[in-house]
Amino acid sequence: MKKELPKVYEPQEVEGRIYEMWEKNGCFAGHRDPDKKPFTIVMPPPNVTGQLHMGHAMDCTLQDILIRFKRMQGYAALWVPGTDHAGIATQIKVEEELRKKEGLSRHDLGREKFLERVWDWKHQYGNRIVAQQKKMGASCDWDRSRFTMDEGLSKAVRHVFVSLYKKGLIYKGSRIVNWCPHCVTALSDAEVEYQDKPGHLWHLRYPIVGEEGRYVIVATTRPETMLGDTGVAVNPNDERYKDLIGKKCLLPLVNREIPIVADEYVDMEFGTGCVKMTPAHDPNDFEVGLRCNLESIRVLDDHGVVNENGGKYQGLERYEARKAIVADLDALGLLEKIEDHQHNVGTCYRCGTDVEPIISAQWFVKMGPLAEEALRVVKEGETKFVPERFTKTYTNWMENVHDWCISRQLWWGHQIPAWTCSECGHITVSETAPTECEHCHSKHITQEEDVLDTWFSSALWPFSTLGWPDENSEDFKYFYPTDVLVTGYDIIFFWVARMIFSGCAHTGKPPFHTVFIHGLVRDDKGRKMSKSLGNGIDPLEMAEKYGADALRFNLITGNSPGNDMRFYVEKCEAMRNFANKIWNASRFVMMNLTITENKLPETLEPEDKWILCRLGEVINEVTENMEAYELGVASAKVYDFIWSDYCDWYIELTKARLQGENKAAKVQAQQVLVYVLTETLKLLHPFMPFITEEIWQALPHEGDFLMLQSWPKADPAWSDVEAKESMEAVMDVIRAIRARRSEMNVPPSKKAALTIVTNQPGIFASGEAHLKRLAWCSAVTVQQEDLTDTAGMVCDITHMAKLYMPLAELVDLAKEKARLEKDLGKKQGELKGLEGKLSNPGFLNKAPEHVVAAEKDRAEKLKVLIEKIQEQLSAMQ
RNA sequence: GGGAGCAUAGCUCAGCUGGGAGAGCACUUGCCUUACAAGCAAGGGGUCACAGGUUCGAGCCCUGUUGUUCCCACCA
Repeated sequence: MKKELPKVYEPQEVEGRIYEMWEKNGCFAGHRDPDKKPFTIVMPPPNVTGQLHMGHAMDCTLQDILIRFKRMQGYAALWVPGTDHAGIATQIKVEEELRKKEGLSRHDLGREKFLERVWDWKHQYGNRIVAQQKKMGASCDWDRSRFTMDEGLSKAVRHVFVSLYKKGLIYKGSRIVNWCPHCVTALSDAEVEYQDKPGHLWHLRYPIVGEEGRYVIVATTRPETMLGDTGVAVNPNDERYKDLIGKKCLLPLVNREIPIVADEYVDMEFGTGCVKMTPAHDPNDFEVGLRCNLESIRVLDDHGVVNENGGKYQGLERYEARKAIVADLDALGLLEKIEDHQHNVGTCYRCGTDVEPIISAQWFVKMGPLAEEALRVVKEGETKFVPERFTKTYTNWMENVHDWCISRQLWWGHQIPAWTCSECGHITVSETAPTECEHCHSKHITQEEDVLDTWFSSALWPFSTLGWPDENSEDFKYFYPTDVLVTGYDIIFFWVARMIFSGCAHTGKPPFHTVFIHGLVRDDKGRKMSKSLGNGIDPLEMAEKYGADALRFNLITGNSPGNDMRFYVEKCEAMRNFANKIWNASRFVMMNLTITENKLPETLEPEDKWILCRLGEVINEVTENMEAYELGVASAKVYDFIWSDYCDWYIELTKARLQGENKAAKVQAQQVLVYVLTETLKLLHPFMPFITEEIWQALPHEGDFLMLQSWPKADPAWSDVEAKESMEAVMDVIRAIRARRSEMNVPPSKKAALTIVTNQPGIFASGEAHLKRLAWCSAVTVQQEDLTDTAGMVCDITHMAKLYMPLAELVDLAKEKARLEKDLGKKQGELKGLEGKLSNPGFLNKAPEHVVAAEKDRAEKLKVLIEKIQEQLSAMQ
């Protein structure tokens, strides 16, 4: 295959084949190995309804990088994939399809038949996203893939429900809940999205009973709820209304007499200081109602339509009712005024419908005791957030958390394992279906119709996927607690927080030690990618066009944890170019490959020492960055090393040997080339798994797969700072000559003899071949300090040497002189600043020694340089 | 009302524990130098939002200001 490698890298041809090879050979499997430490990641389960979007692609890539890195580091790495049944989202989708295709509602089918349809749907489309994750290169253990409604996971759900119920941490109660009239179900607080919307504040007059012509004026943003008013509240300290407390007013349109009560809740400053109380449709009013013994009258049904308590308005949709009521009040002269009012409207996170607070009997998780431990583990650092600032987001939420409404009026999900006795009313809660009421032993028991919040089962994901609640599950014992959880900041409340308290409560341990938070992928204008905007970019399309490696690299490089990023197609192109660069570098290495063993030679040339020194540095830095979750920095460093150090310099520096006559030197160069390339491929592998594996397979190697190789370690012997610096001096000379020639437009065909005058001739002794090749020198002479005949010879200066080349006939001397003068001025200014610093006793006394030494060294070099430039200038006179 | 992030080259963004301002794209110039024109070489371009402070030294730490984005919160 060596010589037939195409000039351009074709990811389309490579990626599928490589993935198949890994999968067939069981490379992804997480094995329990008593000799290894486990490293576990559970994947945030995407919705079964889902298609892979850019956010998933990034999430998936981050996890894959971590797991591949840890696998190479020798951990027993396990990445558990799976999907979430996504209660509301999936049910809505299937219902829509049913309506479109067959004109039926779920009620037409009935619960059982409908659920069959959802399962059909799941079987048909549920694995779509898995194929897409594979395309991205995800190295999950697919055999352990789980679904939140698998039997094992459902068992965990029932187990947890029963356990919490028995501890008194789950209860059923009539509370104000967030109700979505479109989805026709209760929602948890987290499932409500607040939007600032322009609205109105309607000021209504409620006549006082028995005091002709006297009114209280109440202000409301939702006038239709007045049908359910059962009181008016004022602040007990409000002098304006003290005399009204205890009196009654007449609720207009309904003609109900309602009490005027006092409650601290009322803000005297806002509106009129009188608040209408609708305990059945407002959480605050509900609380006041409890304190002041107000009746609750529900006036809206589950669909947001006025019910039988709404008198003549019955049957009107809530916003139609609002119009009618305002019009009628106006006609009665009871509408004081209408003000414009910006307010925060809760909307359903799934369908966007305005949420209606409604009193309803629902199941709740009592959060207080659970939150306590969940706060402790984070405060004491047992679980850490990366970046750290999300700790605050988490603790703020957890400290103020309300009880969690977990019942949903849906069919798709885990049906609540509670049975109500129709004879004694007792509720029997059980993991397995009971045959009788545990209280009165009646057989007339019926199971709750409602299902549990989707997030109730996701909360158990880190352990339910590992065999829990079977405490003896080998996987659970070995892999739990997991290590890192990777997810976006948008689901910290939905999911992360709930996993933490669930893990603590049920397994006694926090489910992971690190939460690695990433941002959102936005479009090139910084907007969220969304279907409605039509600005989404399909990751699969990008992967197909530029390669999954390029897409992955794009999503990681130059991004920092927790921050959003904008997606640029151009950047994909750049990363594709990088892949191609590696491809071609490898092609070069393989072109004339005569060695079959991958090991370093006994002796090394200066450029070999230099590249190995750099390799060691890069290995150490990249490893550190990876361990600190600075993946974007790590990948950028690998990129730079490959492109700048390895390709632009090292490969070019080896050409002198490779194209020369000395066979031993040829082999020596090949050995270092192959060795450094191999180690670099390992560093790059977590980021670009496909291309690195493909190249590695073609290089001399031991072992079967790059992805199962050990992570590189820097050999301390490589750290040869002296060798590195002298090589860099040669490189400086090359750069300097190139710059002069380029500025003067000297074509490469015009070669010139170079004379280097230096006090360290040893450094340049070995540079001859490189200078000839890379700086177009016809001959190189190295001389000790004193050179006399320099007139008319111009080139450049580095701190270690003066360079002389007879470019006079090609170079505009006046221009060169001007350039040198400008340069001199710049360097003199720099030196002046530096000398000021070095004569500052504060700096000398307080700065660390190595810093002072470095600055002194810099000043010395500058001085030499300036001196040489001055000499140069005088030689030009 | 509370909390957080961001402000660095024309654009998009890196910059780890304070010590010589970086990358990609774009731009200018010259090169088809036998791995790569998806390339090579050279180059232009920044008062690191503003004002103070700490420090021998601040893009980085502290305070404040401005602009901007986001999250949370039961003011009808």
